[in-house]
Amino acid sequence: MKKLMDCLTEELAAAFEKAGYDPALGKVSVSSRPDLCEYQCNGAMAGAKKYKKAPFMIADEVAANLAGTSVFSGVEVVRPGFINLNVAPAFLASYLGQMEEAEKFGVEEAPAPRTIIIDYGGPNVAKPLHVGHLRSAIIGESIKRIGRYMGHRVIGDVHLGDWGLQMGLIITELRHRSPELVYFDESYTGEYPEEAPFTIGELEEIYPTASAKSKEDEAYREEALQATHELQNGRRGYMALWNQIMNVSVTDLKRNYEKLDVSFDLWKKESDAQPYIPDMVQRMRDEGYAYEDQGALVVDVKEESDTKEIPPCMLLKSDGASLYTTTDLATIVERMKLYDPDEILYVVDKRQELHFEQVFRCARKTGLVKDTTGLFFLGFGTMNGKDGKPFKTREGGVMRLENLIADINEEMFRKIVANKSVKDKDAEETARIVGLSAIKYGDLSNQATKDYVFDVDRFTSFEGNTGPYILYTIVRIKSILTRFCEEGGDVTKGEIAAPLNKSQKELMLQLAGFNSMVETAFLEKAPHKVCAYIYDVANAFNSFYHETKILGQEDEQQKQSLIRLLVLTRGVLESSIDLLGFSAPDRM
RNA sequence: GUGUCUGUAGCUCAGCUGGAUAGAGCAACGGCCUUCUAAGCCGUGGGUCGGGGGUUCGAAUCCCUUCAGGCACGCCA
Repeated sequence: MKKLMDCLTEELAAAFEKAGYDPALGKVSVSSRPDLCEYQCNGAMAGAKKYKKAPFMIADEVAANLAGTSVFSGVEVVRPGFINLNVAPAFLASYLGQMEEAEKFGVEEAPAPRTIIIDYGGPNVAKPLHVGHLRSAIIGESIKRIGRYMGHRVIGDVHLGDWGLQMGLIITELRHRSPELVYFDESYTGEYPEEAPFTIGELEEIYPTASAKSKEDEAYREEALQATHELQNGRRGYMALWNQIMNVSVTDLKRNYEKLDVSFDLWKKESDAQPYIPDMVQRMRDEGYAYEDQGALVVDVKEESDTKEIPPCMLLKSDGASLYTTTDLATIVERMKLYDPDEILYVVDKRQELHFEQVFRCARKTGLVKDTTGLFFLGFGTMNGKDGKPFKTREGGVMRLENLIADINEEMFRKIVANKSVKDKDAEETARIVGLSAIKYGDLSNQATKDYVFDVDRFTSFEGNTGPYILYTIVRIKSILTRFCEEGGDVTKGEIAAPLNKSQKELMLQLAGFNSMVETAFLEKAPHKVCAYIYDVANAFNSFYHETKILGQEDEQQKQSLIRLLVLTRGVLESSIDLLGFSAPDRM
């Protein structure tokens, strides 16, 4: 369905052309002066130089050509050469009517759907999810949903970190603790036990301990490196142990992502890419891309346009072991082979930008991807505490994601119970839903690339630009519709009529912008634009709600029209929050 | 050091493909509930858009410069 803005622009473009000017000047935008008009066109000023004519003269001619239009109810030329526009109420009503009929409220699916792999999550096995994993999960999930809404084939991959030194560290620490385990007996040829020799809790303690030791004890670190190498070479006992670590860890990770309503299509991991490494490296050698430098095998990725020195991409360390760059490249090989994506998008901490720049260049240079394959990096900023420094627990430790969620839910529960509008048995579930909206909306309403302050009090507040406020608005709408139905009303009857008042028109204009917003949010990979839109719609609705009697409306046809408008508003809002990855309760 | 990002109201943030008087929320202050959820609505006060140049009819937005802060810069991931 054509975007409202495009409908308006077409009118203006035709008017410019009819007056003998470039139709491209007819671009319409939302008014920067809502007190004066709803939309504006600045084309007359832009064209003044080209046509050597005063802007207001051009504007006058254009305005004259719009005299008979049914699209606008007001066209006014102001001072330097602004063309101020108001949309005709009847036109707006019919536009919303089409929106109701259309699939996805008028969002047009991509004519040529693309296969897009989104790499988000990136947790390491054996390590609990902490606040650092929150952004990737939330942002990636949202972009996945927006992409799908646009009709693309989006594949979410968690891309577990299961293959680096961390595994060697865990194995080493386990060996120190329980050297008698069969996993460490190289002469053992039998089956390994089914049950893991540790719990998730123990695993989570083992890794940090080992990591700390390796930083102080050189011999310990050597041992871990050796274990990593042996694991990578397929030592039986280590492989078995690795399998155990994976099972225990993945079960726990899935449970935690579920709490966030974040789901992945693929639970691929770094180790899956390992089989692709030897051939890939060999080919890079054979084709002359890779060469030895200071004992390591590297590929140059410098480009002439660089403003700084880009270090070469390292494939193999001087000891012959692969490293994360190698794995990321091999993962690209694997993805191309298995899924042949048109795009791969990495939603990763922005501090890794240089690394991915190197990987992308190397992949392109050595032909791992097609010329047309898009490789994109969406780097997100750090989640800080109120003090502006990286978010920590009160004690100064790393905040586990699980605890953060629990804290928020508890706070939400307290507020909901205090408000007493929900029966106690529902309060817990409602707290969970509202709490999730607080976390996700709080995060997503900021630009992804920037650092932001995670303020529990602010995010869980029901006032202002917060998730709970949005949900409250939706709940209000639902509540009216429920009552309407209880009174025997039929929400499918009637049609949206021209607005009764200004606040209703404002709401209608906001709703009409849905398709345009989704398109922009996808194009710019910008969930915060969805948030801004939702907030505008919610505000518009609340103003409208305040001054318009709905159920008390005497004119039956008008009442039915308002009900239709509410249904549409609810639909648009619920679709929008779904794009962000959360939902609304029925009551709160 | 090099590169890169950021700097907008007391606080947290939008706006950045140049347009009219720079917007929200929180905090402060003042109104509005016998009426569809007041977790709401309406209003008031609060800004040399870090500083300085430049381009332009017009700059928070583009260019240069400068200050302050974050981050990254080959054998960890």
